[in-house]
Amino acid sequence: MHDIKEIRENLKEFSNQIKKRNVDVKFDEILELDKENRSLIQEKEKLESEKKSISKSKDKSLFNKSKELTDKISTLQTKQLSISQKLNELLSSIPNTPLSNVPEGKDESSNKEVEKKGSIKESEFKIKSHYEVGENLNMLDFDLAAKTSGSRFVFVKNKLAKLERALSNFMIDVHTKENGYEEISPPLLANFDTMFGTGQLPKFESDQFEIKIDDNNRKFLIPTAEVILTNMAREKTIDIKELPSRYVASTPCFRKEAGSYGKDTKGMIRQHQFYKVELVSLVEPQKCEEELERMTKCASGILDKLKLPYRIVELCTGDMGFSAQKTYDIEVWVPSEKKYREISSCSTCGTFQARRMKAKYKNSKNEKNFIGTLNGSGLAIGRTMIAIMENYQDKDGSIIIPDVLKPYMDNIDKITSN
RNA sequence: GGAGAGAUGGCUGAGCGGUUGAAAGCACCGGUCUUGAAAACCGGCAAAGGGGCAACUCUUUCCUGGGUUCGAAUCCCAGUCUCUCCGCCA
Repeated sequence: MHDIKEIRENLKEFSNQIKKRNVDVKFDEILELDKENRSLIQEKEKLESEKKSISKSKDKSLFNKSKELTDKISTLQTKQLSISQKLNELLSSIPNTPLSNVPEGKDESSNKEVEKKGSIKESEFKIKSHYEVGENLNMLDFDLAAKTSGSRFVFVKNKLAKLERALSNFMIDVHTKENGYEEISPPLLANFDTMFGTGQLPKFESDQFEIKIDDNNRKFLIPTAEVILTNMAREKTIDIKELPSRYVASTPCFRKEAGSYGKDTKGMIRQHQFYKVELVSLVEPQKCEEELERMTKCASGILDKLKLPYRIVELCTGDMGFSAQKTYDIEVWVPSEKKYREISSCSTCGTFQARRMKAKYKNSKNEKNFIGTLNGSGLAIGRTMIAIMENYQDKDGSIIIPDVLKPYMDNIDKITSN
């Protein structure tokens, strides 16, 4: 959420920044509504002030006048409210402005690779896709999931199910013990305000699964733990001593994936439900970029430990998510596709989400300011499984267990079909 | 599911129709004292929005939404959430 004052005062600069994001914003309409809104407020306040003084005077002869004022005020109020609502709708659909050092571009073709790590091994046999391997092992069952639930779901069975759990535990252990994150087991349903706070609503409602409790009680399945973890700070003033706050949670995530029909239909890449370990940091706003570097390291560190080849990509202005100011994607090597696929996305949102959530902190001078919020996957479990099933694939179709996971897998070396 | 109690500033907590934007305490900030710190003492300290170059000023806000009244934190109605007791239950 942006400050209307800033837009009003620095329109040119602001609209230039927004333009970089490849979106069209009706600034004329916004300014017009803002003007109208303010003039209605002035009119209303004048009458309110008059009414107040009558009531203070306790002069009975003026009481009738005061009644009339009440009516006039309520008419003005209704009008003003509807205008400010419209204004807010427009404002809340404007994405965050990119930081000045973010590469400009329309789409992913302008993203910038900033780091490449791990070696891609030439295999002496043909690497099978993760779903072939999984189905051959009888440990991934897409058909069964289609029957019980529909498309884009999967049954993970046996040792692969254990691997999924192992990954979750391994990642949480690293983030809590080595990276200073606090483990949280959060609710998986979020209300409207919470979804608004991180920017999923109102603009991206069609991506969300909604649980209808009754007509005025809407809940949503979280699309990522970012939503619920970041909102821990909602409508709060945090003591500066508590910053930075760093949280990690491993949760299922639910996404409709509307608009991605025909994309990644095969396998586990794009599911309606998947596990993800999520990192969230709450920091002083000026420390956002520093924290983003740190967070990206924490996330990519997992891939280092798993010895999986990856690269880090800095997203360009046109490819970033709605709330982000700057984003690094971490992409893991997927041998069967012979390309890198996103396994983590780390973003700083600056004060954009904090404004929507009214999340503040008090600095050492006793001034209240909006906090900075960051989120990143550390990592997506399903996609990490894919990476392991392919990069650690043996020629007989078994899967070698990465060393760091062995303690979490009863010290077995391999997942085989028997 | 049944019966009660409650929701007030960063926190605790008073107020229960008319300078109450709200006592008090804690926290926090500034100062005095001190070699430094602590303690003590003095002072400051809600938010959002509008107008003004500014000093400043106006409006709104005591969970949310309605209502009563010239006037509501205070009274009435509805809702949300929290707590206690009983029942049920993973």
